[in-house]
Amino acid sequence: MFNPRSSLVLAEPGASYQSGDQVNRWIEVLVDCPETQKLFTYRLPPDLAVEPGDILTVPFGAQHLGAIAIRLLDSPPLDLMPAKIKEVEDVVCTGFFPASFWQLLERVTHYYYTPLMSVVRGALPPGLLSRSQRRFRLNQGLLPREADTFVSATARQLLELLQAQPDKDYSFSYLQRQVRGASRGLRELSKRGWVESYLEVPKPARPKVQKAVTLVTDIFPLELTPRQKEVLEVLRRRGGDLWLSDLVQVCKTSSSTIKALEQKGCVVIQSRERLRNATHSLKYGDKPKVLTSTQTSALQIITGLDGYAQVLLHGVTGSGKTEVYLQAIAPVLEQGKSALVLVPEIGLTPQLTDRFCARFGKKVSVYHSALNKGERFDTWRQMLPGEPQVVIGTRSAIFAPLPRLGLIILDEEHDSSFKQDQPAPTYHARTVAQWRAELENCPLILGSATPSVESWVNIREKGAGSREQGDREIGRWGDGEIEEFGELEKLGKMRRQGRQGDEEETESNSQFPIPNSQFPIPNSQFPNNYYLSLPERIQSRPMPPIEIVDMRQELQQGNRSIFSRSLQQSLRELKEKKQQGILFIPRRGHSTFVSCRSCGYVVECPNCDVSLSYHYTHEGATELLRCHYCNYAKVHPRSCPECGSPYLKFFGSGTQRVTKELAKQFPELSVIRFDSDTTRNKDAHRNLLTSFAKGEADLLVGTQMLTKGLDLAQVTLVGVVAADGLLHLADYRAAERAFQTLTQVAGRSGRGDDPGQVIIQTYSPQHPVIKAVQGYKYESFIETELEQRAALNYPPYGRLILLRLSAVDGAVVENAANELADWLMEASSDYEILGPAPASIMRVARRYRWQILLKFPPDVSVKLFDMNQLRERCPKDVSLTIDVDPMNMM
DNA sequence: AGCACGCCGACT
DNA sequence: GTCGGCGTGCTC
Repeated sequence: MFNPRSSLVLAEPGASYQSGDQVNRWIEVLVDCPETQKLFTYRLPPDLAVEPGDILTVPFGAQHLGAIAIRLLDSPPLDLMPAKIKEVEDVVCTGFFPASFWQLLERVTHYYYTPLMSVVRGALPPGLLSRSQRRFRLNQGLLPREADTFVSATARQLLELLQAQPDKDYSFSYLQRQVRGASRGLRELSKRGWVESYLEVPKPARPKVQKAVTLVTDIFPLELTPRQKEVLEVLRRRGGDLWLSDLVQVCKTSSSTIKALEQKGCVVIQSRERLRNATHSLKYGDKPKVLTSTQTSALQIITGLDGYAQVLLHGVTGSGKTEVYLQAIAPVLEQGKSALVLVPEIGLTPQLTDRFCARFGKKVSVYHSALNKGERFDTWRQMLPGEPQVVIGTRSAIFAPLPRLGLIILDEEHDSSFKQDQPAPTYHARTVAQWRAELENCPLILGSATPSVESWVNIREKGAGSREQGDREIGRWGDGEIEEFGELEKLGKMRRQGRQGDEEETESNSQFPIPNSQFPIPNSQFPNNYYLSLPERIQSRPMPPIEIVDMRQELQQGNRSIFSRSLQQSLRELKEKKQQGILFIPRRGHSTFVSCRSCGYVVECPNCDVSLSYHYTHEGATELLRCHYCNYAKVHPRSCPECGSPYLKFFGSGTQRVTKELAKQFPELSVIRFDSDTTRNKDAHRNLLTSFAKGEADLLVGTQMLTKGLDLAQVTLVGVVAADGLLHLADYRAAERAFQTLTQVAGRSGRGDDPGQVIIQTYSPQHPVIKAVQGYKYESFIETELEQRAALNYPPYGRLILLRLSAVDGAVVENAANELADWLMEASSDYEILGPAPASIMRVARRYRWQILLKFPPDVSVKLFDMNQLRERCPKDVSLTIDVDPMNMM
């Protein structure tokens, strides 16, 4: 939809600036350049209006980069040669974030030890911060016949690559990745004049503008040709307003026909923005459902909230959390505010988005990384003007620029994909959501059937005992324990002190918005926390009974199949009963623990309460088991220390093996494989699920992805092939995660009218997680788990920071890790240092990886170490990432 | 990320 | 003696 206000939001290039005075004609900016946190001063061209907080493009060295305007100046800095100051090139985006938003970004910067620019980069749609790029193109005119016979092998390779490309043009970085020694070959070719290099100026993402045709009259003039009448008729039937390209396509005509109609005054053709966010609202008009009494009371509390509050909505699988979300959002929209819904992985939950679209129609937009650049840009941009809407997205959507936010919902709150661990900042969307809700003064709903220990403690133990601090950053933030000035303000100060005597000249109009907090930060130590529970499924459907099968006994009794007799029986019955089943295979990959097939014994670290990892180095090497927390190591025992059995092996059971086995034993069952191999592209999940829902297969076989929010009524059987893959991950969170995953998968069963059934196969039937899952004993499980966490100061009773180091040379990383650990040891005694230890998969992508784990009490609120000092201490060929509150220890 | 500057090894 | 490798540091 065209929005007249959107032009106010996105600056027109070269927008004119009327005021003729010469104040504030310089600006300090933060440049999008890694490792440069310094501010740079630029001159403002007279016709360009710039406000602090705007996104700019500036010339930087030989290139053009994205930058953020920080502070206006009315005189150039004295310590800078005036001739060196360049001009701001353009404004990409202006006035889009309120003060609270910058506060949010700054908080992320502090907490996650990340340069502000990285946080900004992560919060903006890709392509908005543009940068120029070195490219090479073929000079075809100068290229002689059989040019490749004259040049080196490298150059020949490059020529071939370039010639194969339609535009005969590639970026330098691409060529460098494709061809070894590319720079050398390119120089050779440039000398001969066969290729030329150029710097591509960044083209910031732009709205897509297309011509639209609007019908302007009901009375058709008589002198129309039959073709023209036909076109008008089509246009009228389709609502009198269509995109020119669509109309041309539908009528199989050309644009000249339509131009003729414009001449005759029947239609108007105008250019209009065409949003690229294709939200498929298939069937709009879904009405609110009747709620159960527990749903009703939960909803009442939520809708009665005024301002910041945290709600833990703990509802068993199938209890109708989504309906509560939908009905909680409706009044928010009515108040003219927007709602933000975060889900673990959007591709995996087409059902949820469909339901939102069916309820709220085109007020819903979807924002996630599977969208292409243009779609992301448009979706992002249409949020800016503040139209009330619902945005559903994955973790990065927590930065969605919705100006009037009335509600934030995190569905499947416990899911680890809310944590980013790849590029900095390594934020957890739940943590950021807490800050954002607080800054925007709106409620936050955390929904789950299996809440994370963090949320449980945070909500349930509010101020009750000595461990109440949990991960509650809230009370701390506003009360001055963090430096008085924000990062940006400090930068500004440092800069100002470089000049003399004129500290006071900058007035509020040129200040960056961060320090002026207009948003209430609760002073209370214990904000409004609510625990709401939906303990029953809708329509009083029972939870499916869970049967635990001891695979050791199966082996003893002569069943060597990967399916127990019980599971075989149920699989056989599927076809007869015309029901469907799900087979869940805990994902392989990280299954590096060693266990005994006879008695289930698992080799564990004596220091760290995690299982030891099996490290394969090379043929013939001593087989070692290692703890990648503390680096404790021991030789792989040949037989089980408990029972003496020789079947002590590392554990793994793959999807392929299971499907093969199924085909052999149950050829009559049709199977859909649902894992990352079969579901690469955007709509693959939806398509597979639709075909399964239509009954085109009897069995859905897959990994982790099956656990997330599938609501398939015909599924009555859920089988877990080997739960052990989950139980013994070398991670202190293994138990929590195993409980969550198994409970979630079990919850896929019996959601329709037919009662469900769950079969879990394991070699450790006595494992407390298995016992808890079987009895649906969330609360007692979490209490035991919390006791163990407390005993070893693991989260939520202690906090962790993981330093990951990697380099091509193994010895170099090891050295660097040791030196950093020594430095950290001396720098502070606020934390305990575990390691350095090699990562469990030590070598990934030709790089050796080591890690250092810092463990510290939750009440350490001062800065633990100086990020910059730490980085300085790390050699340049070793990459260092700081993972705060790590979820993934691999 | 790019690019210039500058210091060491293989050639005219 | 010069060309050219890539290590180091700067970009308003």
